[in-house]
Amino acid sequence: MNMRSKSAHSSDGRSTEIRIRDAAITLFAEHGVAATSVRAIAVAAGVAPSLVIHQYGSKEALRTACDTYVAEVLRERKSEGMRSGPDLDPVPTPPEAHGGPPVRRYLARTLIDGSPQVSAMIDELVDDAARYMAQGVESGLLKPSDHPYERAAVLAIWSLGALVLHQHLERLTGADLLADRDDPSAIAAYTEPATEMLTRGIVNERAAHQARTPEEQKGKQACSPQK
Amino acid sequence: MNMRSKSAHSSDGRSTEIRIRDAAITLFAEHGVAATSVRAIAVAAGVAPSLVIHQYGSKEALRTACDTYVAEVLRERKSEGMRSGPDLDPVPTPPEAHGGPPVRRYLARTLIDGSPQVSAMIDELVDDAARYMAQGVESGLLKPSDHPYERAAVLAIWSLGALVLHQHLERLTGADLLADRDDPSAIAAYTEPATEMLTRGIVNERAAHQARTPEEQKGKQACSPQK
DNA sequence: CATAACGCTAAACAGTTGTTCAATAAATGT
DNA sequence: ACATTTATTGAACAACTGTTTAGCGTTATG
Repeated sequence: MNMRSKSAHSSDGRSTEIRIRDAAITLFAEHGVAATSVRAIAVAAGVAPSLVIHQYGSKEALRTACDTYVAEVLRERKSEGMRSGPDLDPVPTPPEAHGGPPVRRYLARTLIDGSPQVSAMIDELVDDAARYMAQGVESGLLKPSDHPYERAAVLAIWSLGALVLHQHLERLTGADLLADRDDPSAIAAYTEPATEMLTRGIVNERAAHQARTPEEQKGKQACSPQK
Repeated sequence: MNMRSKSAHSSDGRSTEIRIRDAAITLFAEHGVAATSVRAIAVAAGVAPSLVIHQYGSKEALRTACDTYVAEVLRERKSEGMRSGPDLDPVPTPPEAHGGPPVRRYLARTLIDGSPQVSAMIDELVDDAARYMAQGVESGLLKPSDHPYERAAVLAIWSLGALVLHQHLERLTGADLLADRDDPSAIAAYTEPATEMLTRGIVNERAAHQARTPEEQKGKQACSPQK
């Protein structure tokens, strides 16, 4: 009669179907999709293995449901954060602090498996970033670029890549991008050199003409500094 | 009697043991470690599944051997490339062009699984990069940093992250970092905005004080532009 | 030539995988 | 109250997993 006429609920408020999906996201995020068995998901959700398949059709379908949900959550967070002005970091603010499944960790794990849902979400992320950066250029905050879209794409890839390699970044610098970010100084070891490079740059312009920039060493044609 | 008294060889010059390892690297790189079965490796190497285990002890040991080999190859390429002067790109030049197994692709796949061998290699990569960048600062080519080591680490993570996310980068920009790089213009869509950002920066210094930089929006304390 | 060692395989092992099926328990609609 | 769907389970399936064991054929050595 009410909105949740179907779906049994245990002591937890979430329905069984959602509990299974959240358990799957958690395990997929931790060990990867291939290394996670349906049975392990069932145990984590407190449910029979057969129910996992019965609810979602197959393990692959469950994975797709996880992808769709994660993309959806991050989209929401993104549009929430947009009110407080444009943000150069394309990955939305920490979601799991609110009690939900580890969405960021899931993204970090499954970015290389390349699902259509996650890929589409990344495309949107980059489009948004490109739009905001165009605004920034117009308002004089950002410098113009010879390749505005590609610049936004590379910047987004760098941010996402740092998220994917969070384990190495933490070992190297101590900054854990997947930690609950109530304390911003916890990732200062990442953000400080990052902002430093993106504002001041790393190459001295004056000396840039006598020595080639990194990738150009490998034989690229000249790259004019300004259009 | 001669150096290779043991080890049978097929029409291919490589010994069976090496053929197995190369097949494993190729399949691990393509589908990931967990999703690759010992039998699939055996078929690819033209060998019985039992031999794969017999030679390496276990699948995990084989994986370790792959990690060790890949780290070794990349170390060699790195020291080769060092003769032509320091390079800001920490990932050594294309190896599989020489006919060997897809080392770069393997690295891109297994960077998130975190083996001790690969992690150690990354640490060395960053140490090298930090050293070279310190040289660059001394020679006036590079700007000094408030956090020289962290800057090298973040730069390396960005490069490696772009490699890991090569599939998305290619979809977004058309630049395929895993393609055989005989033609440098194939990755120009990545290198051009990248060098642009790292030389000119993206934020206008003049306006940088009235509006916060990306990560600082989330509540970090002030970050002095120069020490 | 006999004997040992080696590279390699076929067959089988026990365990796990995703999935199916029939049956039970619970909730819903009438 | 009954009938009907729905939620959930336990057991079983066939296929696949990494690994083991015994033995083959070849090669080298005594």
